[in-house]
Amino acid sequence: MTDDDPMAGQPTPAALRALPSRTLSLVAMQADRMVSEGLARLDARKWHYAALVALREGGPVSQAELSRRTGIYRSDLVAVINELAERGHVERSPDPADRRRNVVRLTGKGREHLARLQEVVVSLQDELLAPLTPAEREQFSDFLTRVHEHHARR
Amino acid sequence: MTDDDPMAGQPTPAALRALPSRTLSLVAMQADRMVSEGLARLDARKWHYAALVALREGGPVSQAELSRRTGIYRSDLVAVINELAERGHVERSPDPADRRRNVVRLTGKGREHLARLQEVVVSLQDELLAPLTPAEREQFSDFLTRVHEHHARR
DNA sequence: AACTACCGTTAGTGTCACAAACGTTAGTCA
DNA sequence: TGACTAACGTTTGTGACACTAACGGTAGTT
Repeated sequence: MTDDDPMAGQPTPAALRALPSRTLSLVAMQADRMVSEGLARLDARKWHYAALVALREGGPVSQAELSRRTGIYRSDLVAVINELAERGHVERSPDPADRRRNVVRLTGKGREHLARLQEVVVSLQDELLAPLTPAEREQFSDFLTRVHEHHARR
Repeated sequence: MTDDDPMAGQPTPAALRALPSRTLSLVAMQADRMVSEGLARLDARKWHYAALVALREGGPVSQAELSRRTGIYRSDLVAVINELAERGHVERSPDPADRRRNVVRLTGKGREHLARLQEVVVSLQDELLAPLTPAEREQFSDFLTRVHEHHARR
């Protein structure tokens, strides 16, 4: 074994003119990694969190509706719901009122689980934004939201 | 053909508490898509652009060095250089001074191509940050850079 | 001469956003 | 009633990406 180099050092030095789009995706990668690792420690993934939150805020819904609320494609949602159901965090049952639909609902266990996840995720936001002052964090979030909404047109 | 729904409408409604990490990755996705589409129109991909810029700023270098400067893994860089060489934007030749290395250099054609790419990419930055004032854009970039550098520790 | 370390390259991993199609079920309207 | 359209959950597949591991070759150091 001689070649081990895990690409040491930071992956992105000066060379490229720091385009916002580039820095942005770099930072997003860092954030994604932090969150994913944090959730993985609790045997969860990003989509689990997103789905659970959406269920808590919106009550029991069909999978299609859940898909719209979370932005998870309905094809991918299948696996997410499977995993959450396996762990007993969610229940999937046919909707008697519309037999095309499944109703997905949060279980008590799921609610507790979500509380733990949320704790982790929220504290990771702090870690992520550590170099910014509270006022700056607010501004930063505001910028992000405005940019996002601007391009989420239609 | 009856089921066609490309997930119409924006992918992310209110339901989830707008965590910065989430909005961030959403916006990064939008930005990535914009840039990728813009470059695709010129038969290029993100990595092509990154490599070309690094070559222009840093002169002819080995692939390993290019990998370090761009953050492209040296395993993936092989294909990028292949593609750029096919198109005549770059030349790859063995380094007589160190026979482990290849020297990669920008061609005249590559330089012209890069100029066109840059035009597109730069104007897309404007489009991306459209909802922000010039002062806000500066701040936004500053925030991103600070956060990025903070987590690119070591 | 032995050892370590770097080089370019190939191959493969897992994840992600996304598309396409299928069988099923509902709603609408002739 | 029957034909048509559309929404549902699901399966399967794709292309891009970040990343790992290992290879044979070469260089530098001891």
